[in-house]
Amino acid sequence: MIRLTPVSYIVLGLLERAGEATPYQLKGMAAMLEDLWSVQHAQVYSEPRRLAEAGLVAERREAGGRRRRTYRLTDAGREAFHDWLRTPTTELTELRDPGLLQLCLGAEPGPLAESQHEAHARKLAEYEAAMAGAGDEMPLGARLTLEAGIGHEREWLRFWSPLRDGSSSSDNR
Amino acid sequence: MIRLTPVSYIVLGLLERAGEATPYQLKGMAAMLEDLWSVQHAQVYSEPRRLAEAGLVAERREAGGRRRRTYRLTDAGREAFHDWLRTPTTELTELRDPGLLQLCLGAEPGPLAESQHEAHARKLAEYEAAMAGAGDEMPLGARLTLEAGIGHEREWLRFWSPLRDGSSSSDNR
DNA sequence: TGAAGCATGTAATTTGTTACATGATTGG
DNA sequence: CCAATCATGTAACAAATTACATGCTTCA
Repeated sequence: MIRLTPVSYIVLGLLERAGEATPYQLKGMAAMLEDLWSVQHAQVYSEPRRLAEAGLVAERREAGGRRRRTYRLTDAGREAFHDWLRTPTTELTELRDPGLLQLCLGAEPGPLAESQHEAHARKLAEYEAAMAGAGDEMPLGARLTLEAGIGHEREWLRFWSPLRDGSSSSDNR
Repeated sequence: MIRLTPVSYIVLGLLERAGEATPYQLKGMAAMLEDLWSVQHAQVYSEPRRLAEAGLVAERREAGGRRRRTYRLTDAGREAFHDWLRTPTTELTELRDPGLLQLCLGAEPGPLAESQHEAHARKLAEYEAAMAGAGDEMPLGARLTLEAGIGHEREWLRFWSPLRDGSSSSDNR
């Protein structure tokens, strides 16, 4: 049996929602996840194939023209996906933050904090705009995820803010 | 010229501190980074070799016995490392959090929040113990990094806490 | 002295990324 | 009708993970 990775579950999950989709369509749907777990262009082509070999998705190929491949879940695939969904992970992720790595390896805090603060502020604004623009049609999971993202960006700002040059110790936050 | 990855800079940075080291010793030093950016056993063997080919580290090999390889920075290596340190990144990392992925793809929030809350509480306790046990000998960068970790764990608790089953909306935090 | 475990390394496999290539569509 | 861009896919490459293999110590 093949090993199912997060990318596998992303593909399975997207296919469940869509009913069926071509790799290109999957790519479009995966855009939603790009800040959380991005999926590479080439991966939306290779991963469904792997899943097809394992019998978790079914592949249908156009007869003529561009011979597009279209995928949909099999029963086994749906089951594998729901098994995963039903089993809460206790796994934590590493931070793997490039800025923090520089800090840890000895970079000057000041300039680094400047750059990082700005980048995180930009990202926060993006998330907040997304949240504001979201009507009630956004599924619960997606909204909560967005809230998590916003919370983390705020945390990053709390962290970097007082480290910036010219930031007095009293003006944190 | 080869491409320098975060792992490359970790190796360069550790070698700068240590003066020189065998892969095994590098592995030991890298333990410090395991929550931030873990480095695989096999990588501390392969990466210094790559760096040696590029002239950024020098390799010396024991004549007899186990023929251990020992590495130290060259001037070019030290320079490459400091160039990187001096150039604050604006790059942000993706969250890539497995629990959040499950949530986003439709998992029941309750049980997931339970698991994640517990895991993050454990990690937070670990960080706090490390902070408490740290004397003044801990370098600034390392201490700040640890503080960032603590901040993020607290943020995760804030996030998951109210989603747990049996958690009323008023008892968040 | 021999079993456990630490130290050291390579190989195989899997994953992820970048680059390349070309077919369809559409708006100017 | 042709240039841009969208859509579709493969191939080559690089990186990371897992598995394997074995030499040295040490202490029961």
